[in-house]
Amino acid sequence: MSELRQKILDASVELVAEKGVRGVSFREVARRAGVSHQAPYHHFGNYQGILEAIGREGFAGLAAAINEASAAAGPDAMQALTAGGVAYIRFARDHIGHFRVMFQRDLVEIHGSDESMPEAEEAFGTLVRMCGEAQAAGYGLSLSAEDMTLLTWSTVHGFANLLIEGVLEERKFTDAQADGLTLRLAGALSRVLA
Amino acid sequence: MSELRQKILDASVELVAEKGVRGVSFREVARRAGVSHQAPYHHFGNYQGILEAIGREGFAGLAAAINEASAAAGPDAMQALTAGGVAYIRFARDHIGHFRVMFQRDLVEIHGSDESMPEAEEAFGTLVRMCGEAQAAGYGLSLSAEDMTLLTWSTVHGFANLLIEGVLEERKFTDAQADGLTLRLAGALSRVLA
DNA sequence: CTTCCGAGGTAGACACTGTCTACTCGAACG
DNA sequence: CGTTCGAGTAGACAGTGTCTACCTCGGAAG
Repeated sequence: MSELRQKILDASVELVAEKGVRGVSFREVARRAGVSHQAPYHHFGNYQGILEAIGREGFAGLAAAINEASAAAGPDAMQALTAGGVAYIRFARDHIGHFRVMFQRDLVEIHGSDESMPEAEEAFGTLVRMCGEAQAAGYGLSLSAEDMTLLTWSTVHGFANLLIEGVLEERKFTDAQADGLTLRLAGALSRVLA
Repeated sequence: MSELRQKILDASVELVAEKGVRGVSFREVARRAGVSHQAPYHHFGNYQGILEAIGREGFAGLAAAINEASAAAGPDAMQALTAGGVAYIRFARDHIGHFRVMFQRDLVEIHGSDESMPEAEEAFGTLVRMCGEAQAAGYGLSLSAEDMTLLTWSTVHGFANLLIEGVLEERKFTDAQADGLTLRLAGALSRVLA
């Protein structure tokens, strides 16, 4: 992994977080990395290549964050699921640049016609597994396994979106406020599934 | 409301749905509408203006769809809420072009520093009201009113996002399959809140 | 009737973008 | 030594958003 490649990637993610996807310019990225306007092209092929690389890096990070959080939560399946959900939302908040790119099919093809993205599959697989284990522990028994997964995933993903796009409130959240909201939501979901 | 203005708006929405936000070009829109490359500029001021107009139109349509569906659902508050949620998701699926633009803060400012967008406030307000009424009817009593709203909104919004961005499945959904999933999700949520 | 003006439209020019092609340079390797 | 190849540079091209300047025409003002 070339050093310049990572530098370009970092600059791109930073730009997405700052100005949104539209604000990312191949040449601006090159300028920030202090190279010619063709250097990024050499590493990523084209614009789409940069976005895809951001997507891969993002999904790998998301999978790691979920796994780590749920592992640290201890043996209780519902606590592990909650921790995973909180990690999902926190990842979105801490990596807006990645998150914005990851879930837009016109930017990144998760289930591409040629081949799917394994980083994404891993993140999603972990989520499915955690839901299954929570259900084996007696939660959400009124639902089918698939519906339980769909319900929790949608909730977590939707909240992450509403949060980072600033839909929920006029004023911006401080990190502490967002954490509070996240925990309240996780609490609500787990209470409702109990 | 000029006729050309609406024509330009329609062409833009169509382009977003086809190629994503990145695929929309001021000049391509003008070409599709059969006018000079400066005609759209005259109506919308700048690129941002078109996106904002799409956002307004979208939120107005969303509010109308939710209201209509919940009104048609009859007196039961939970059925009304379910109908509203289904309408939310169906709107996203039927108006991908609008929906993609509406919830990206770098494209449309819902809570702008100058003034907020009343169409969005109306849609959100309806959602909040429906949740309140469902709770008054005895659903989700283990939650605070705000948490109940947050939970259902996040779920519906997240599912809509996952659905239209094609995250959920390798194969694309037919409309009938998507409807089935939507109803299953609504059922799961209402069962879990009962 | 003339004059003015503003809404709605046009064309041209500018800097900027993504991408194509062609070039350089140094290291690896036979 | 010659060759190849990865990594980088520079120049050119069409396409983009936007600025400025023009045209046109229906009314209102005088």
